Amino acid sequence: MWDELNYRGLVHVSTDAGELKALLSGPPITFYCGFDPTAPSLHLGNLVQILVMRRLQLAGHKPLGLVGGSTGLIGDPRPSAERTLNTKETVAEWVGYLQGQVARFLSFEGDNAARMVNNLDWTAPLSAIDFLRDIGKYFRVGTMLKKDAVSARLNSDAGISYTEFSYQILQGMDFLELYRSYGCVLQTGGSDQWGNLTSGTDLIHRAEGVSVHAIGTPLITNSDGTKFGKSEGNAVWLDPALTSPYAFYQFWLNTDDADVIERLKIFTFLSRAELEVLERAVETEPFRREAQRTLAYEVTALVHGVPATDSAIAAAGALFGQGDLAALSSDTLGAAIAELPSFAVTRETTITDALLGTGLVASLSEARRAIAQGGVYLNNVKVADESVQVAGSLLAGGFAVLRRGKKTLAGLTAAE
RNA sequence: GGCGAGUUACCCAAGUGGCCAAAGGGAUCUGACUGUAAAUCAGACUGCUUCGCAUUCGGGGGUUCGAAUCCCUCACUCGCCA
Repeated sequence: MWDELNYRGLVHVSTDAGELKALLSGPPITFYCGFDPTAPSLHLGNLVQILVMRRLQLAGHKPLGLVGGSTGLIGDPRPSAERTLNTKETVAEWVGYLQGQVARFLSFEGDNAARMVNNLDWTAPLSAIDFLRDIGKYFRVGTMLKKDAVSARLNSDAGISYTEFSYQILQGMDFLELYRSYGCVLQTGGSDQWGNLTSGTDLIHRAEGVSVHAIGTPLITNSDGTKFGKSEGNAVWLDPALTSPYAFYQFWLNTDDADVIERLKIFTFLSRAELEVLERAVETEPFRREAQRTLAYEVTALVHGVPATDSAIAAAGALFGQGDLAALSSDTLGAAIAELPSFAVTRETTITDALLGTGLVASLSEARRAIAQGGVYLNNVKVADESVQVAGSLLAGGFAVLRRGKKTLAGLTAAE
């Protein structure tokens, strides 16, 4: 299992490699990974962690999925700036959403059934005095200041609040609590979390005199230097209400050749042999994008299920096909448009209104600019006049396809 | 608590009374080339009833014909001292 994680490039930093290798190939252990509710849904960065948990569970180990009801209230220090605190009600609501998302990837049956935990359960009852006496004594300020997350902020002109400075203690406490309650001996997380991971292993060492382990996965980056997990400048979410399965599939399909194999290793469960075949395909016939297609299919199916993935592919086929959109049946067209953001148009709706209504542009000015630049297409026909009404262009079933640029699509439907 | 420095568009960052809707870089968007790829080149990037008008340079108030630029005040951030 240890070798498998390394092959997939999932280990960036870790505690003693020899011990971890023995631990992971021995009898089942209990491990945990935490997710903080900073948004109503998890995103692709979190998916890496979820899949690591799934891999470890498939290898026989017992996962504890932690959603940070308390740490989410405090805020993990980001390198750039202080976080804005969310209300307790909001965080509590998000905890529920995240638990559901994490749970979908784990099995809650059998000998190594997963379990969901919330750190608010053991943090909330703790008084400030007990916290400072029982936990605070184990932490040295010098060590805490040296953590990357903290020192980066101290060196920036944003500074850091006492609240965020304390975050590492809370996360350390989680590991200790899970060690005591469930015998948890391994924590996984992003390598940017390394400081917080070791805060836990150090605490357990001091409090219990026991060595436990941590694995930090690499931060996923695009080879062209842009941020991974952003599409159209927006995050790619796991919640289908925030990122449709269609958009999700498209995101993966557009993966750079230089990144696709690495992505397959991290985000799919394909075997080594299958991966090698795809690697050759990228080299010899990249234009077929076989690796990208496989990646998009596998990940979308994993996250949204096979039926949703099939409709996303069918929709893409209909909308990107070279053929005439007018030749499609209203059923096919309607199903494809259902995957896109859409907008109901009336007789008076102009092309600029439609662009704004579908969210393809943020303002009327932007709509005009897009048209002037030749970047707007209605049913695959370039739009030149910003004042045309769109009702006349509706196809079978009262649908029309509005496109901005090469691949940003939206659907129009007839009102009433 | 005292003193000093700072707060400019998504991010970084110039600008210190009119030539500023505000240099430059990044990100983003569009076009060309392509494979719904990358790289490259070109254009765009506050809003609107778009040859013009309106609203921006932390908030509020003031000086001036005219302010991102000067003054007052409030908020926040950083640093030094206590």
